[in-house]
Amino acid sequence: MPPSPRPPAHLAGLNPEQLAAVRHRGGPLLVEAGPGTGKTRVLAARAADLLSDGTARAGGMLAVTFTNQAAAEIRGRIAAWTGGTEVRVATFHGWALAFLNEALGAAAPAPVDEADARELCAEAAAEIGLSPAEGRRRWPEVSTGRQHHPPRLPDETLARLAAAYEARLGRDGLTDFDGLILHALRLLGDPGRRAALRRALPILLVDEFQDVSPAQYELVRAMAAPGGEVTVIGDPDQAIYGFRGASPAFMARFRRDFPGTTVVRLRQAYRCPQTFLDAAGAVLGAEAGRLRADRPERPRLEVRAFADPGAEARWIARAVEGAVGGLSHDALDAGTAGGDRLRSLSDVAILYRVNALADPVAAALAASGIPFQRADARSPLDHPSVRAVRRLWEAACGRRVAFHLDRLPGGRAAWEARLPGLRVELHGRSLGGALPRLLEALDLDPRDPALEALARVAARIPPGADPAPALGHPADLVAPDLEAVRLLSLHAAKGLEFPVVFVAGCEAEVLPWPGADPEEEARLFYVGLTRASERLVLCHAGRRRLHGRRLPGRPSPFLDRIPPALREARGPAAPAGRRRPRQRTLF
DNA sequence: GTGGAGAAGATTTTT
DNA sequence: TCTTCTCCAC
Repeated sequence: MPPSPRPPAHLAGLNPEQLAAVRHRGGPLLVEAGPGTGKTRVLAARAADLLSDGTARAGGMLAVTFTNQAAAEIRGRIAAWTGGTEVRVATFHGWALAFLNEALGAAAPAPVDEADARELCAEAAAEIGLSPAEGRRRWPEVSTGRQHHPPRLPDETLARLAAAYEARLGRDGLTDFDGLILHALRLLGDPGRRAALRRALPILLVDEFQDVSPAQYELVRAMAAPGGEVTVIGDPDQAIYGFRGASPAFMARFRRDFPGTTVVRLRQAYRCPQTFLDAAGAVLGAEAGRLRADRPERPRLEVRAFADPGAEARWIARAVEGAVGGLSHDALDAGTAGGDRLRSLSDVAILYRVNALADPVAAALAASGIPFQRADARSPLDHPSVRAVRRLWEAACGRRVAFHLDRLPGGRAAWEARLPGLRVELHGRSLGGALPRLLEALDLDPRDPALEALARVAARIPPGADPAPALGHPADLVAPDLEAVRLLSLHAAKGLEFPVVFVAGCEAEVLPWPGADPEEEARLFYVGLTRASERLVLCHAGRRRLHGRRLPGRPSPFLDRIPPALREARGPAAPAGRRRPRQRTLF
């Protein structure tokens, strides 16, 4: 047999479905990619492939993701496959901001963060005779309305507030995150501009397409010609952001709006065992075997009942200890240590529907001396002292000067005279380099933990770079190699994968959440079940109280949808033994 | 600007 | 039930 030529690195190891998605040419492509089917791999490989045969120029292609982290990952993969080619990979918001800057230059609106946006909404409320408190309280509704294009503002007061808010932003040349998308759409309403953009960026790839908001969907439509080279990848079964306007229906609508769309479905799943896939599918009412597991093991899901949330939390803590090879008698009692291979703490995730459910779990982990990291921990970057430093820094860089001056401690009067001197002094410095001087000017104590966190983040930002994106990442505040169990909401777990997953609080009136769309709740549970690659434990407890209200304490109706053959119901866990608190502090 | 009393509001979240 | 916000007196 003649030696077959080795495939290029970006094609190596792809299955036929993945290969079809990567190699497709000519017209719109929709890739339906279930959990663990190699979605990110395919997106990056397709970008590399389009470059490798000259279909795309690096500058004529854009890949859009939802988070900066995902963008960085995809950028890195493409660069690795293409000998360092720099491809534009951006979030919708990041791209929109760059587009506005390019199109409007100095007239482009400057983005403010959520806290400032809320304050401006309070000011806008006051201008139309509402209380500032009402403006602040209703800002989330305004923001939700602005996920639509044109904004959808169901009541008259809200419409007035939104109009005043937009005017307030516009007066200072500002915009909020939602406004970035809306401004870009407004510009692209001009046919000449739209055509020019389509010429400049003939190739568009969109990740996590099931999560696009209505306005973002319109943006995709404006950016891509109907028969153009547009690729969207997503999983309608994992659409869990309905509360901000996303809907699995956009995947179906894409096929109508982009006639001639080729559809590729990735069915080979590399993360989960077949049992987990089938159980998760059953929750959605899908037939078994819809996704094919690559791995041979067929572990059953464990379903465990507890008397109360405290017992649930303590058992989880001991089970975690067991999974990572804790040798306490209690861990052995819980029947979790034997036979399991030892794992690292970061292989374990504990998931739940609402953050409040994490409290007993966090307490139990702390009592056992098990390090953990909570995704909902408040970012130190929201601290008033950090905000003041960032304001002064922005003003010293000449960004949004008037806006920040009014909001610095002491107000405009205290800073107007000092600012020119600071600007000269700090010119050309990075935030890290400028930090000591900023703290001095603001008379802040550098030993403040929030400011120490800022210093750590700032040290990683190169001079001249806009610090905003890096500062927005609470993940940056934690030591990256932190060896800790992850505590995550089901939403926050999307896109992640762990060998061992516990889902706490699988109970009625938690899952599904009352008043929420039950189908979306089922998809949320589906997301949770498909995070696990080796062991999956579903816990429920009686006597749960939430916001002082008693919940029924029954298991979630979703558990009934899982075929008994796939699950291993264990009654109340082994009697709680003596706990042995060890002193080992976390942060 | 601080602190205490009382009210309100308490899913999910990225940019 | 508990935390956070708001308002007003100091």
